Amino acid sequence: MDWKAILSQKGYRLSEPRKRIMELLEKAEVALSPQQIHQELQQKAYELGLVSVYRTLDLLTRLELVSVVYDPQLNPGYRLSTTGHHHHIVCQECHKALEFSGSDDINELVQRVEAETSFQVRDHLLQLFGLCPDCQQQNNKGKEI
Amino acid sequence: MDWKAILSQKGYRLSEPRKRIMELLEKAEVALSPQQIHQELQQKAYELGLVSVYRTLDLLTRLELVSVVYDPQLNPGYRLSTTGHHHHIVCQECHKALEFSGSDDINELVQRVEAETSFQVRDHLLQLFGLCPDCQQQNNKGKEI
DNA sequence: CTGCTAATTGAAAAACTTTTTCAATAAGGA
DNA sequence: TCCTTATTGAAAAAGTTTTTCAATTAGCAG
Repeated sequence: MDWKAILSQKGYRLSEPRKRIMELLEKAEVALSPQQIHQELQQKAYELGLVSVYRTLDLLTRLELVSVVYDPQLNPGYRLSTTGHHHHIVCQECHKALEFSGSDDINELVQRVEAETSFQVRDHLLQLFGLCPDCQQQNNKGKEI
Repeated sequence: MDWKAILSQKGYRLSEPRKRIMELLEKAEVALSPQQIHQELQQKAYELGLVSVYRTLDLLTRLELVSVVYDPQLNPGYRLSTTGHHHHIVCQECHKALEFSGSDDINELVQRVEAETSFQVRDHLLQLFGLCPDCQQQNNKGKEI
């Protein structure tokens, strides 16, 4: 089910602002801040109040159509999400953000921490940071010169 | 080496605001926001400008004496840190935050994601959320009645 | 112990971000 | 095509963080 169907099914309208923002997020490889979204739409000659950007992102996040991704300085941004539960790996240079699957992999960690701390774990926040293939190459070029 | 020695050694002064904030953080079991720190010091009859709270937290964070911990709503707060690299598990009810060791445990995950995505992983953001022992008990009491 | 100097703080303002409010607009069913 | 109500726009409020610069103070020198 695509996002338009999800919105409709839940009784939300397919308004122009929502279409524009989803369209933008679908093309973006990096997480975008509300301001960036506002500006990029402006550049495409679509004037949308910043307030509406906030409201729309809030809705899309609640519907889990987009997810919050932190940049290397830990500023939050918004990225289209495909799967339900997901984590991201973010490039420290170009901020490109990719989803990766597998919360399975931290099960072992979760169990150890539960045993150690007596906490009952119910959720987690996980992001990886590093260099994307393109930026690894850029860095090597610099060194060779 | 304790925090006073670290500050001195790096040429920073042991000012009253720094002492007060560290003292507060040393007693706190939850991560505190700048506003909370400001208010709690006020209640102890120590008037400290909010600006100074920000500045001090910034310094302490750079020195890795405190670390940023997100509450369940992902609002950032500050918590005293003991080890160098560390993660936290946070109670979704009372916000109690505990450090846990072991970035080793995500090595396997990191390697898999590196293989999958061709990113080179250099850092990560990891927090667990759940219920602390006390709040687990509180919840059970509720159910029994 | 006293004075000096640079680091640090305070206060005000600026810059930014996010939320609230309410009237105007527009999506989508009748 | 009309109506109803969700949605948006605009302004303002609320809240957070940063900047600036003069006043203060920690810690060293004497």
